Amino acid sequence: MNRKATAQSVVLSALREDIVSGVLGPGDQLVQETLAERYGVSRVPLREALKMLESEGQVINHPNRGYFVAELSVDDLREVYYLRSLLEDAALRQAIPTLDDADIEDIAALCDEIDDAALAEDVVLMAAANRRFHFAIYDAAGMPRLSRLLRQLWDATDAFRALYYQRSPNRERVSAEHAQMMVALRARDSDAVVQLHDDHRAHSVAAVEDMLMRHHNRVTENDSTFRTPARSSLQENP
Amino acid sequence: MNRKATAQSVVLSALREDIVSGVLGPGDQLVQETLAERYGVSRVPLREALKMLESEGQVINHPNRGYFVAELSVDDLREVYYLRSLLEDAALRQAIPTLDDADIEDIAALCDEIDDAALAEDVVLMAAANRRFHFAIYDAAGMPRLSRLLRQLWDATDAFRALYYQRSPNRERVSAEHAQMMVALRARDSDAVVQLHDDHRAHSVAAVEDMLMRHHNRVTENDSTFRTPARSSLQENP
DNA sequence: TTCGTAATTATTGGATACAATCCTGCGGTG
DNA sequence: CACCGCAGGATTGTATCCAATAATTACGAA
Repeated sequence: MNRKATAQSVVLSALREDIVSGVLGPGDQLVQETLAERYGVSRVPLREALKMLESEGQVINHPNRGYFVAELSVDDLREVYYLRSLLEDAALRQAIPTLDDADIEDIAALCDEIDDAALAEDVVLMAAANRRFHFAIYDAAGMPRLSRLLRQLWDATDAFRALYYQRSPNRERVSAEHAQMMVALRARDSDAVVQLHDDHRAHSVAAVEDMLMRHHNRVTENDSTFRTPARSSLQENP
Repeated sequence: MNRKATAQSVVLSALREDIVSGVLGPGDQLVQETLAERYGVSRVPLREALKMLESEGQVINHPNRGYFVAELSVDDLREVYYLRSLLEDAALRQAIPTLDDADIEDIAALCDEIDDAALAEDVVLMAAANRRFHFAIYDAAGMPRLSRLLRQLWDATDAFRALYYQRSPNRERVSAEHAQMMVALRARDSDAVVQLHDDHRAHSVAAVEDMLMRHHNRVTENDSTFRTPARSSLQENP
């Protein structure tokens, strides 16, 4: 008997879902009344969910003006991937020696799930499976805070990952690279896994960067009417 | 003319302050009504501030039971410092080559502030100055997300840093180590700075670990009456 | 027109009121 | 005496209402 989840957490999941799936695109304003109605709750739990997304950097709040889905600059993107490389390498090297055969097979199963989703061309499912696959390895490092930081970094680019998976060449490359990683993983060859993983990430960042450009062009060409007031006042301390 | 800050942000700062200064100790329950009254606001903005602290890991929420100041296990502590070592080394190596003479003198000034606070035996001020000093360097790396992650990691142990500075030998060692770092920094010797910084951190983790033990003893000896319900049900997914 | 300025409206921020949940302690029962 | 079950009170979660702020429009003078 599952005890009832709070509205905040339901809304939080829903918001995350809508951001990764692109329903809420980067730069969009999040009007509280509208969203509250859509999710069938009042504004209070919605705002609490937004606060969590804000402190994760998924969403930006301009006091008295509202919440906006965070935009990613190219610099931001590169920074995120750089930080990921630092932390993911550490996670892999910590995790791999601890994996037993059963663990590896579990991971392999997750890998298959990705391929299935890729074949079915279900982008959202593929993104989710991909995440489970990678985090199954990271989490095995047994460092919960590390996992948490990595989740934040992944979240930051989720909005674009959905677009990324929409192109079939990307999907195919991802599957191939995962297969290679599984080979190295079965051999417990940490160096090889880290190397492949770095390459995998490098391909990813290149593709997402491309997506980012397209997005920026899109928003500046079409509706130049009304946009998020450029990320300027990030700090304002005494 | 500063435009009026929102209640949430005021409360957020106040909560942070009360956590670092030890007014709210690890494991304490945060009763909403009580805190709201103390800060002179209603529960709504208070809860929003708590949500932010929650997603930073400063505070833990048990649905329908309340918010508690996060406890740190020794494993947590070690993990935090390990992650700091990864990220801070990267920040330093990125930052140091970019610093010009004026930057260095600014940092030196911050270093002096710490010493002043140490002499005055003002623990809270010292902790604050120490933070400014270190983050002046990290921030110079020009990677806002990196700075943000580091802030989170520092926050996680803030509750104990206050205790740490209360012992005068700790204060003196900190000052001495900072002086050494400044010498290496003036010489633009990145390797030396990183090395000294690592040592500095190692001393700190040892001392904070000691504080942590004392804290755990204190809470288990004295009031074993009513404590945070041991971090157990962290996940409970369908 | 164009600029500045005042009313209007939409949206957010905060406070209060109500509902749901959980802890506590009491009394009954085996 | 241990063990349930069940009020009663305390605390959290949510909805509704009101106040404050900012965007927008309308208007008038240079």
